[in-house]
Amino acid sequence: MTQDELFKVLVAHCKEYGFIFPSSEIYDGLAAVYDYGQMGVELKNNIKRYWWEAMTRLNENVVGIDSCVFMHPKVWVASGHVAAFNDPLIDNKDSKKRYRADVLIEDYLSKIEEKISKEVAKGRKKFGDSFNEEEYRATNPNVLREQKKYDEVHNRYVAAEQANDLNEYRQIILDCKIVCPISGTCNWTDVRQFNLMFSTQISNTGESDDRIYLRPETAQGIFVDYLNVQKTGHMKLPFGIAQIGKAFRNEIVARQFIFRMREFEQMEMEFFCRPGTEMEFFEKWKQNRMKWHVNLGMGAENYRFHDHEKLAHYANAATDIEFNFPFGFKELEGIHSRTDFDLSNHQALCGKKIQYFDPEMGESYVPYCVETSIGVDRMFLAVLSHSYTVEELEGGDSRVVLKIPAPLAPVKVAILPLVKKDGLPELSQEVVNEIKYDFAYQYDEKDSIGKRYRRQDAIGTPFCVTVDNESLQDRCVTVRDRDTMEQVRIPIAELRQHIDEKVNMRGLLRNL
RNA sequence: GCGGAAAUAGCUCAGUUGGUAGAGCACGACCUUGCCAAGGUCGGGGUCGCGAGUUCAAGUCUCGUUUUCCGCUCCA
Repeated sequence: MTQDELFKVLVAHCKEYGFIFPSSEIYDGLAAVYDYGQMGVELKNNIKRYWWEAMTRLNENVVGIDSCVFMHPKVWVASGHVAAFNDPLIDNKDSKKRYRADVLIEDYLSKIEEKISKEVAKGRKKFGDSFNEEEYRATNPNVLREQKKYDEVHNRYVAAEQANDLNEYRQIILDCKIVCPISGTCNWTDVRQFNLMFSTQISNTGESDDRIYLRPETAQGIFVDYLNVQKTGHMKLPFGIAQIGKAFRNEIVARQFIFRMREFEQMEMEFFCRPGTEMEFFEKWKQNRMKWHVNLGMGAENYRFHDHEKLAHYANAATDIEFNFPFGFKELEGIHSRTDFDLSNHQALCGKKIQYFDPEMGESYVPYCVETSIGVDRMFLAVLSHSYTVEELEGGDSRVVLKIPAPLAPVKVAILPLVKKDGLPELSQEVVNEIKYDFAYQYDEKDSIGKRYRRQDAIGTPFCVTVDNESLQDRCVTVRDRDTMEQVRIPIAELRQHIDEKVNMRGLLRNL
């Protein structure tokens, strides 16, 4: 099976076994929106729990919050999202290539600048020491002509940018005969604006613009609550604030199943520290986060760091943890050193002092910040795509088994009476009562035992417990292991402990 | 958003030059078997993605539209 086929089969498997459904499927679905089904929600919750407990319980100085999707509109001005999440885009109809209209014009302008510099360089060569650049620029006809052209376009461009006039962008491109570098033609579509933030409005505010955004990241909720947490929690630097929550981005193209969705869930932690110490913590969290991943046992070779060379405007260091998805190594988690960009901007815009008094330094400052940010849905996809296994069995048979790390498995144990009579269902019910307060379980008495094993394999249940006629006498049951298919006979009284050893999250956390 | 391909039962798919819709698996009931998906009998389920058009007649031809997949593009 190729990786591409594997991906398709995985998507089908997700739907068939209740992990993930297309949203609103009875109405033909909604692009790039998916729902988690009865199995999916369990797996997803377990992933979130593993992260939450690793963050907030294993790190004394990390606490959690849960902030709202709705936030004051100024939050997104301070964060830079209002300015940076608006790209005017234009397509060339011949090459089918898409460009940012503003970048096309800017490239054009810098080409003119280049021409002018070349002319000036010519003059410098010609006149040597007696060269007066200012005078040359003011008199040379070639320079004057180019400069005039530059000024005209530049003025129009700036005006269009300020007025947010998309038609004017296009007109500039047409007037300047800016062509597509691929097709070489000037056959452009209209300029369209894609705001990556969704917006809605809050009624009855009395404001003329009552528009508010759905958050495109959860991090800002942490920054705006920083002061409250620091003060009420008596937090001393360095410390971190963790949060799990939904975020929304109106992606131009949202594809690859749940890898890029319009509504998605993030697990973010912002770690605040003294300026100058951020690289130390950046390194620390890089290692910490990688350990969290590898600890799941899905193979260290399937993860790698990808350091950013080109940094976002707020960062002074950034790396991704990439996972080997069926469609290649792709970003799973980002670790960014965000400096004091966010807190400083909020401080400037809200007018309140967001600072920390450092008793050792004897001064106040805006803390620096290291962020770890992982997509829950991507993590889900990583676990699922790695777990999906097709095994050849003796006799030419095969089975599909999800080898999900046991503590994350949606169902921990299945209780299966060998036959649906002779009091076995009744005894099975006793077994259910024995374990149901500790583990997610399924009871199944339909079809042959082999079929039921396969069904449990397909959803990744680590243990199947069968109750047979002997059980009525010796009060023992057979426990079958998902991965090895081996069976052991144990007393019902010891069942809970036997299962617990392998499936509890405690063990996973203890290894960190 | 552009280009290409696809859409028929819960799933995988047949369906001829246009002539009233099929299989396997799955599902429900009963019987049978009982440790790795395969027994028997009976049964339920589809306005063929949606909307127009051509035609005596459209799953099939034409146009539009929605969704999905692939490529481009974008990705804080």
